[in-house]
Amino acid sequence: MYYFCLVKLEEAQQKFIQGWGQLGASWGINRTMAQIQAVLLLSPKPLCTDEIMEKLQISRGNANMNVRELLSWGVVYKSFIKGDRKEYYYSEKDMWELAKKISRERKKRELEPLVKILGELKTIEGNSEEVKEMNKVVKSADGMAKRAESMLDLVMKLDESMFFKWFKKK
Amino acid sequence: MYYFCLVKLEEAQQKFIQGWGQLGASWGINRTMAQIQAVLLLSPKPLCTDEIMEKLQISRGNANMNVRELLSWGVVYKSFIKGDRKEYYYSEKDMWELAKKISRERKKRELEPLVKILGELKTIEGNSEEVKEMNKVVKSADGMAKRAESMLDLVMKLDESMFFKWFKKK
DNA sequence: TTAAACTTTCAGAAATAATTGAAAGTAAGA
DNA sequence: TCTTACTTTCAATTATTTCTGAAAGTTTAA
Repeated sequence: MYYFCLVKLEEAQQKFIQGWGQLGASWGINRTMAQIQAVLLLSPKPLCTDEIMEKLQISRGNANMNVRELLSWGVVYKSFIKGDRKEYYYSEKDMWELAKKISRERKKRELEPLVKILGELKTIEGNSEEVKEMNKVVKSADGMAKRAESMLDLVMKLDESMFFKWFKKK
Repeated sequence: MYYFCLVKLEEAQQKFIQGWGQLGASWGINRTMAQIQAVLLLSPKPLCTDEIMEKLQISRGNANMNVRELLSWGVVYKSFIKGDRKEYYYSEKDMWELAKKISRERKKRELEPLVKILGELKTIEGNSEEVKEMNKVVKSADGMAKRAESMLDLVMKLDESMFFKWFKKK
């Protein structure tokens, strides 16, 4: 019976890790990076590089690179254990916090560059249909992007509980 | 002077197409697909496959495949011109409509599979730390995903004007 | 029918992204 | 200082995704 439960857990963990990785991959996040995050989410205690390598069967370089990326996104933290020189890593476990951090990071890395370009494009001179269309599209894309940005900013400022309250009313 | 404006337009279009393609690429959408969408957004009239191939310097197969994908996302439409056998394509130009359609499609394609997995994982039996952690994570991920889904549903049901109204107040 | 005009498919080629692993870098403690 | 235990880097390799173009498929009209 004990053995049975162990197998079940392993299986479930594996499913979760794969699913999370797949989600990441289809959103343009390195699959391994998402999988490491999943492994850390599932671990009750911080893990070191070797444990991550072992869990996911990946190389040291790969593990290191992706852990570093997760740290830079602010969704994984370092932890030290007394009398041990290794670095241990653990994940942000609050899903709301996680969602906020990921949104913030992606906005910064991907939305802002487009807004910058749109800003540079401002208004082209001319009377052709194409110029008119260009100006129209740039203007409305810019509006949309800015709106999306502001919405993100706003939602991120809301506390989870506030969000709940607002949301329940609807 | 006329020439100068033409150059400016070409340049601006190119910048927009590249930026839009980049945004798509970093969000896990085929870069060419996003670029075709950009070309159609900028065009005051529907374009045929050959015109798209020409604009982006891509092969027929590539153009066809990606136009098809855009059609399946519902963000590009077909158009026919009398006395012409070619199919012409034009983009949804309402950015709000575009955002809604893309969100809906992505939700269906990527968020739902994870929710399905999370549902299957429901509650694992056992008392170890790992089992507890697993159950906690699955539960909160499921809650988050469902909340994101509902939020999307809600926002999509709101009319743009309503959204504006709500948003201005904040 | 047949032919011309156009669209779709798909195996192989090309481009891009991710991964490895060994060597170089760093820092703590003896 | 030197050694050891660990982390980081990066050129080369491998895997994945995207693209091409020619052939096959489809539709229209004479």
